[in-house]
Amino acid sequence: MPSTADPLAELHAAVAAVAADLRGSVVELPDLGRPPKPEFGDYSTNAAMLLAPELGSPPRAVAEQLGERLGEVLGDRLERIEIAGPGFLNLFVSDRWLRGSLARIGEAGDLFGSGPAGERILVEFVSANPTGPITVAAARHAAYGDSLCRILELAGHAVEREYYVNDYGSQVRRFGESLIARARGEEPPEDGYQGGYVVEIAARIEGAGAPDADPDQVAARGVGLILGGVRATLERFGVDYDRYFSELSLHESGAITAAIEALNADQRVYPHEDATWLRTTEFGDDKDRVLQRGSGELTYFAADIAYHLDKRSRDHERVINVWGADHHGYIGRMQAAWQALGGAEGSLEVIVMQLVNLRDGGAVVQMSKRAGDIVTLDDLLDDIGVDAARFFLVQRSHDTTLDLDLALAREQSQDNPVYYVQYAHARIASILRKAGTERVEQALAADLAGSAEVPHPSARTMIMRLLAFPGEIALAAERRAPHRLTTYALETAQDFSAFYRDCRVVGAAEEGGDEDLRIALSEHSRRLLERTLDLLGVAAPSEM
RNA sequence: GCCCCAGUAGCUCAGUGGACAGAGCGACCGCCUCCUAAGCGGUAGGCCGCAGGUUCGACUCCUGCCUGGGGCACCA
Repeated sequence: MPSTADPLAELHAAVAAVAADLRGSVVELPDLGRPPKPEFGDYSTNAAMLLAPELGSPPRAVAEQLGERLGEVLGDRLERIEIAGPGFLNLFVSDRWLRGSLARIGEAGDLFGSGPAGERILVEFVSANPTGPITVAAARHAAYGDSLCRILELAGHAVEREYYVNDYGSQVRRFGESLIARARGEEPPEDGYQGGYVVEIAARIEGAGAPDADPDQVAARGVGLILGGVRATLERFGVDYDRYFSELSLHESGAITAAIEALNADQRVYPHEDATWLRTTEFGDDKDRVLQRGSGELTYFAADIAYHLDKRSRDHERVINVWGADHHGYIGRMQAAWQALGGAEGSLEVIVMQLVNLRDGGAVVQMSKRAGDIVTLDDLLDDIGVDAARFFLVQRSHDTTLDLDLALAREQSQDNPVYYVQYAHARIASILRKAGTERVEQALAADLAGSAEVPHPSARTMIMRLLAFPGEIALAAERRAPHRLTTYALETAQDFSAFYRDCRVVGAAEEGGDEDLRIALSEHSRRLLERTLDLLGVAAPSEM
């Protein structure tokens, strides 16, 4: 149950209660949604069709009974109820209910859409290697992860954002060697880092080219410089972390060997051919995995286990890892390790992000690792700006490959969905400016439910769009699907455009309308659009 | 060979059991004495990859197949 005012949820609950009452027991929650056509009413429910098999009566007969009861329960909240098609109940809500609901959106303020107290959740995302700048692929993770966190917070969860820094291991060593080579004016090793940024970083490290340069020290300095850049870029992108967690620190503190010993004490570990193995097959993995190599070196997996043991120790009810598609093969062993560490099955969620293709007009921009071919997040932001980048990168479901058309994103005009939404916000702001602050305050305090306005169909649609906000937040949070909100923002902008076309706001009285109601509707539309955009990390300008 | 993701309008994609499948871009036609035309209205364009199955009802769930992408380390 929602903890704050949510008129639509109350309507939904009433339908569910009447259905359960008729059945005599709890039933599958019936749907209550917007029907495909206006003739089918404002809201429609499949409750009768769900109940029909249970009651052994034809759906339309059940609908008859349900409709009658619903009419009694909802009283003047409904204009009328119709039975249609295979047994849908189509609800036509009263204007009074709509106006009253609009007033309640105002009363709820920023609590409108917020959920009841939920879980304590740790979300780890991006965690790109600190051996190069943030790429466009990682930028998708950043946009997704950060929006997801914002949505989860609004939905009622307590969220912490974390970035795991892989500042240890062979890649860091190769990075150090590449830095030294560049500092000496040489080409990096065959398996080293070729990017031009390596030259710049090398130049900033004192003594990197000296004959006695220590690769580890140079690498550490390099990682530090890269990480500084990464943090600056993410900040520019609007993404803030609660914590950057160092892999190196796990090695230095002995946390990894401690984790292995703990697993060993639980009989999860065994030696084989000089190496130390974790029995991950016990928890559904395809094969057992190495923790410590024959050479004595600890594997990346071992460090990750220590990291997740640390996560477990921090009192979260749920841990979410956002990983790239190329790590999918790693999920089985991590889930197994999680359970070996005592984590409840299902309390670790791994979300796999698919890849990003860049396109410029028609051609796909190739992104190889060769120098200059990498498109960094900074390049992208220089090109299309933060708002377009965040909107486009989060617009598609995380499990589908994303094509980002730079030509479209760059277009600061009519064809660009980001600007379409921002324009709608600016337009509303302009109307409200025209009304004046005092007038807006007055309108917000007016008795909207008692207003005599018969809302235009466009205004009704707009109010119902706003009423859908809490449900959209709950769904986006539940399904870990921030992209749903880009659609919601577009629909809200579209609906407002229709209202704007059909109804004069300032000076509504001239056409027999209620200016208070229309100003209140405009302000609440603007506010929810602003809040939706904020969840996406996109600015809501007052003028364009 | 095995595992994951996808296949919906010319293009990019929404739509995780309900009514005649939607949006943006692209194409075509129209609309500024009026709170922002960065806007609005309309037209054209679909064997929802294929074949079975479950269901009162399937783009949606199940099975098989086809196509594209990603992955199957004592790398990280």
